[in-house]
Amino acid sequence: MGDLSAQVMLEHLAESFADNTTEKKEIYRIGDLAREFDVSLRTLRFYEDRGLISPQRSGSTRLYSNDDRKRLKIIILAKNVGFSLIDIEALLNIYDDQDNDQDLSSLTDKFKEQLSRLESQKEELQRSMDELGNAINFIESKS
Amino acid sequence: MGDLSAQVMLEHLAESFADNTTEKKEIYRIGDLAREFDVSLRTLRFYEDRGLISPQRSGSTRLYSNDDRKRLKIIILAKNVGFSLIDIEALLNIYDDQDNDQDLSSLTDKFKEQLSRLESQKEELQRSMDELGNAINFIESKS
DNA sequence: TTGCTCCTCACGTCACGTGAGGTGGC
DNA sequence: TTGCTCCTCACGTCACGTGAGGTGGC
Repeated sequence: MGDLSAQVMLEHLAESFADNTTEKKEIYRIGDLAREFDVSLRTLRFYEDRGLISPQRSGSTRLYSNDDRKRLKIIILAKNVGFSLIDIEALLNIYDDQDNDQDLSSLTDKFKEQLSRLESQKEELQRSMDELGNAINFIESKS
Repeated sequence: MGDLSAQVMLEHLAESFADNTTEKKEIYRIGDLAREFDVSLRTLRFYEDRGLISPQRSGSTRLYSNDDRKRLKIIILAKNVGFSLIDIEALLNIYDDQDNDQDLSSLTDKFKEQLSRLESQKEELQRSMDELGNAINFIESKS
């Protein structure tokens, strides 16, 4: 029907992408999220360094809210389809931007661009595989 | 017919891989080879740092022989099918090892291992592409 | 003198990995 | 006291990119 916001859209995509086996809590520690999304503690700290996510602190210990977890889900989705952290920053800016009508189309654009990058990579990979296959066949024909 | 040595084999593969449009010389400078193989000067110097190739010097200027050029051809072939520099070092050890009967089979093994690595990468890539494709379709169905 | 090609440091990039050394609550 | 989980530096990795500053022969 009507248009959805980029925010709702990204959350939906991240939700249907990640398997939701983990119990819901109000507050997560870094180890909880690292386990759920199968990344290292270092990775989560690095994303914070890069300004992608900013959990609360209790003393020095990071405390992630449910919103932080949603945000991380989007980050992980984007990472898994090959976006760079710079790209992910841009996606999160769209996510955070509440009232820009252009958001949804710029979101589709970014996804399409990424898809075409992956297509190029796949062609490159295929060329390498063909080359290797030929080499293997040649060696085996001679031995 | 009879077995070929790993050395002859690698040279043949590198030869049929690279297009041989460049005129033959006795001695090449770094810029000649960089142009021929479409890599940067830095790349060739880096390969030397890593011990993959060791051209002569005239003063400080590098002078590559025809053997150096053959060697580089093998390096570039291996690089283009995705071997790491560590792997390439191992391939060059086989290339340099004159009289080991196991060479040819260990060569095939390395090629097959690399092919299976590329196959895994391709599956990963395909999963990412599917995910992106689904996302794009979903967004477009809602807008 | 001007261009061109070559040279050697040496820091930067990308997304983290990997210790070292230490803290806090059960 | 022992474990577990958390923390902050800070250097390492991979394959080079990118200047800075300088040399050598036409």
